Amino acid sequence: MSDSGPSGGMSFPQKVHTEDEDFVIELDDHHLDGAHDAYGMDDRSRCKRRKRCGQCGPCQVKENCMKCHFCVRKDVLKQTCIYRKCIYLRSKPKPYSRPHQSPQGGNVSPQRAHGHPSQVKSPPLGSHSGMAFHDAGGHLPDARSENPFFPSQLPQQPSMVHGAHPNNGYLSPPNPVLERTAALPNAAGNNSLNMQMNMSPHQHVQANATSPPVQKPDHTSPVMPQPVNSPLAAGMPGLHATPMSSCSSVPHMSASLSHVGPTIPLVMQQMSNNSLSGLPTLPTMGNIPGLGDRSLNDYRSVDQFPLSGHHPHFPSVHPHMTQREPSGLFSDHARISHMNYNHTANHLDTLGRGPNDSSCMYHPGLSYSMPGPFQPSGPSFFTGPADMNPFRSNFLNSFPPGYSYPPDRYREGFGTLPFSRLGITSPTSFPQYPGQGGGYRVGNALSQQYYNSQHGCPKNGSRPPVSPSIDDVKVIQEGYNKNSSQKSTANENDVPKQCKNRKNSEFEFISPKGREKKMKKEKLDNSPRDQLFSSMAHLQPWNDLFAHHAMFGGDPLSPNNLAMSQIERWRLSPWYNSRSDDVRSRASTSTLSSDFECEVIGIDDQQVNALIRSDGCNSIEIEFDNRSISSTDSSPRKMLCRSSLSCEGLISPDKNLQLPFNRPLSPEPRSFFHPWNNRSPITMMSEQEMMKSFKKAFNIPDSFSTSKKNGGISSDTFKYNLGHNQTTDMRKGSALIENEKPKTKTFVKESVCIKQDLGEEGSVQLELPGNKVTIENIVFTEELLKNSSDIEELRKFISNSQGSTDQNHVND
DNA sequence: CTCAACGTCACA
DNA sequence: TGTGACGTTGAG
Ligand SMILES: [Zn+2]
Ligand SMILES: [Zn+2]
Repeated sequence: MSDSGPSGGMSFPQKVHTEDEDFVIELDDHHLDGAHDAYGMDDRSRCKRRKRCGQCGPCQVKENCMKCHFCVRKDVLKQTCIYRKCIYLRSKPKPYSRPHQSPQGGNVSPQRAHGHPSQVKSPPLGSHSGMAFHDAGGHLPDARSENPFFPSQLPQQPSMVHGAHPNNGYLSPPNPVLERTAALPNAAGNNSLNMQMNMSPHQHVQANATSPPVQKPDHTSPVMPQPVNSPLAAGMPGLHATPMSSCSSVPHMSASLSHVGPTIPLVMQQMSNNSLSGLPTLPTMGNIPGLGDRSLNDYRSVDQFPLSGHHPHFPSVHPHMTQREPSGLFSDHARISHMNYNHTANHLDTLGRGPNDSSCMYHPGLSYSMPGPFQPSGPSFFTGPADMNPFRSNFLNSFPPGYSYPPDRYREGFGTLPFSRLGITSPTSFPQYPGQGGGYRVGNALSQQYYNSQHGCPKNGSRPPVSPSIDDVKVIQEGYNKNSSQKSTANENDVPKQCKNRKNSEFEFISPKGREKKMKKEKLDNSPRDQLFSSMAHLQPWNDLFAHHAMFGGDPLSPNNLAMSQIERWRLSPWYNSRSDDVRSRASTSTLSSDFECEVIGIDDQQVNALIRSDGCNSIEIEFDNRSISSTDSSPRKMLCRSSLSCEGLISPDKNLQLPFNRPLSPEPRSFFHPWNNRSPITMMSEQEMMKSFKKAFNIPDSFSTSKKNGGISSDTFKYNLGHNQTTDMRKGSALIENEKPKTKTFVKESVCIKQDLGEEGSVQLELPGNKVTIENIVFTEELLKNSSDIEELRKFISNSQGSTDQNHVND
C-alpha cells in the first residue's frame, strides 16, 4: 500500500553545486519549512526510508507475481515481489541512517556536513534524477563523483524543480506528458520502459537506474543529445534538469484476463489495433548519419552502457518478459535452469532460494555501483566479461527498462524473459497478460537500470533508476535528425510533410491524440527529441542492422563483424549493441540478433511464421517465413517494419483480433537463429543464399545489385531498389504483396497483424521493401473504443494516413 | 489499524 | 558473502 506508488518523500531541497553555480532544488513549500541541516534538508525530507520510485520498470508492475520467492514467502520475508522491486531500491542504501540511528544529522558525513555547495561532490545526478542529496556517507563510492562521466558540474537548471511533484523522493514527478490515460498506460518501461519512456522529448531519462526520471519543466531548455559520456548523456544532473520522468506512474493496467503474476502496464495496449502497413521505402540509411559519427562522447543508448549493478535478489526482467533463447554468449546454462520463473523450480535456486529473493536488496556483492553508463572507465565499456559486458553480451537484451542485470546466479533464473520488448508475448514463459502482449517496451522505457547506483538519498544514497529508453531515443533521435536533415529541410516535426516526402510505400500514422499532444508539445519544445517522437524517424541504424544482422545473421561478435569495433557498433545505434540494460536486449536470441528483440509469431492461417525483431522501441522487423506459406516459395520474406512510437511501440500480432490465424502465436520464443524451429534457420543460410532467397521472395532480379555492408547486404539497397512501384494489399488477414516487377503478382498470404500501441503520439511505419503495404483492417480494442472520444476520427485518420486504397475498417 | 516492504542484522 | 527474518517505517 504505502509503498506502492510514487510519492514524495525525498529529500529536498536539494543543493546542487556546479562549477557555474550552486542552486537548490526545492520541492514544495512545505518542504522548505523546518530546520534544514547542512544540506538544506530538514528532517522530514531526509531519506529515512526510500520508497519506490514509481517510475522504473519494476515499479510499473502493479501486481505481485506470486511466484517469486518473496511473493511466496511474503509473510515472512516481507519483501516486495522481485519483479516489482524498484530498481532504485535495489541499490544498497547508504549506511548512514538507520532508522533508529540518529536520523540524521549526526550521521551526516563530515564531508557534507558542512556543506558548502562547493564542497559537495559532484552534484548528485539526482538533482534531476531524484537523488536528493549527495552521498552522505561518502564512504560509498559515488559513481557520480568518481565517474568521469559525471560532470562535476550540473549543467543546468537550477531550481526549476519547484513545483515538481516529489516522486518518491525523486524529483521527477510523473511526467504529464507521458501520463497516459487509463486507456493508454504508459509503457514501462521504458519501454516506457519500456517504454514508457520517451514519449516526450523532454523526457529524458537516463539509462542508468540510479536516478529516476525527473520531470523537466517545459521551459527548460531542451536538452539536446549529449555525448554519451557527457554528463547529460549520462544522466547528469544537468541533463535531468530537463528530463522528465519517462515513466510516469502508470496506474492503469488492463487486465482483461485473469492471470497470475505481476502485471506490467502496457505501453499502449489500448491502442491496439492494428495494423498498418507501410511500405517500403526505407529511409536513406546508407549513411547512418550521425550514428556512425558518434564518438565516444556521443549518446549511447542504454544498451550501450555496461551493466549496472544488478541486484542478486532481483531479476532484471519481469516475468512477463518473453524468454529468449540462449544467446550465443550465454550458454544454455545461463538461461535454463531452475531459474526459470515459469518453472516451479524457479522459486528455488540452488541455494534453495528463488532467483531473487533476498530481502536485502543491496547485498554486498552487488555491484551497485557497477559499471554503468557513468562508469568512469570509458574503456570499461568494452571490457570485462562478455557476459557482463553489454557490448558483447546478448544476455539481457530483452530486459525491460527498469530491470537491472541480474547477477550471474540470477541469470539462470532469468532464463525466461517475461516480456518481449515488442510486446509480442510468448505465452510460454510467464503468465502473460492480456493486452499486454507482454511487451514492456519501454519502456522503455521502458529500461533501465543498469546502474543502480547508490546515489540518491544522501543518506542512503540511492537513486531511482532512469529509464534507459530515453537514451535510446536519444540515439535514435540523433540519427533521425541527421538523417532527416539530410533528406529535407522540412520541419522534422511535421510528420505529414515527412510522409509526403517519403516514398510512397511508406505508411505512417499518428494517432489523433498523439497529434494533439504532439502539437502541444511541439509548442513547448522544439528539441530534437520531440521531433524524434513526433515523427517517425527513420532509424537508420535499423536498416543497417537489419541487413546485417537479420539478413545475414551477422554476429556482432563474429570475426567478420568484429571489424566493426564494438564501439563502432554502439555508435551506430542502440540496437547494435546488445543491450545491457534490462530493458532490452538481453536474452536476445543470439549474438546475432543481439540488437533486436526476436519474436516469432504465427502470422496467418497459412502457418506462416514471422520473426519479429524489434529494438524494443522504435523499430520492428518482421520476417516472414515463406516456407510455411505458399509452399512455393521457400525463401524467407522479410518485411522491414519500423515504427516510431515514441519509444513505445508495441508490435505484435493482435491476439485480440479475430484474424485468421490458424495457429496461435508461436507459443515459444524462438531463437533468432532458429526462428522456425530449426526449419532452415536463417543463419544456416549462406549469405548468398540469403540474398538469393531474399531476392526471390521479393522478386528481385538477380541482376539487382546488392551492396554489402559489413559483410551484410545493405538494407539500403533493398530500400532503394525495391521500394517503389510495388503494391501490397492487405486484405483481411492477409497481405498481398504485389511485385511490380513481374507483373506477376506475388501474393503473400501472410497476414500481418500488428498490434501497435500508438500511445498518444505514436506512429507506426511498416515498410516492406519493394512493396506497398496498405492497411486492410483496423481493429480497435474495446479498450480503445472505450477510451476514444472519436473512434471514427481515428479510423479516418489512420486510413488517410496510409492513403491506401482498399481499406476496410473493422471495429472490434 | 492494516498493509506493504525497506533496511538491518544475525546467521549460515 | 549471501540470506532469511523481522522490526520498523509509512501510506492508506
Ligand atoms: Zn513475486
Ligand atoms: Zn522504481
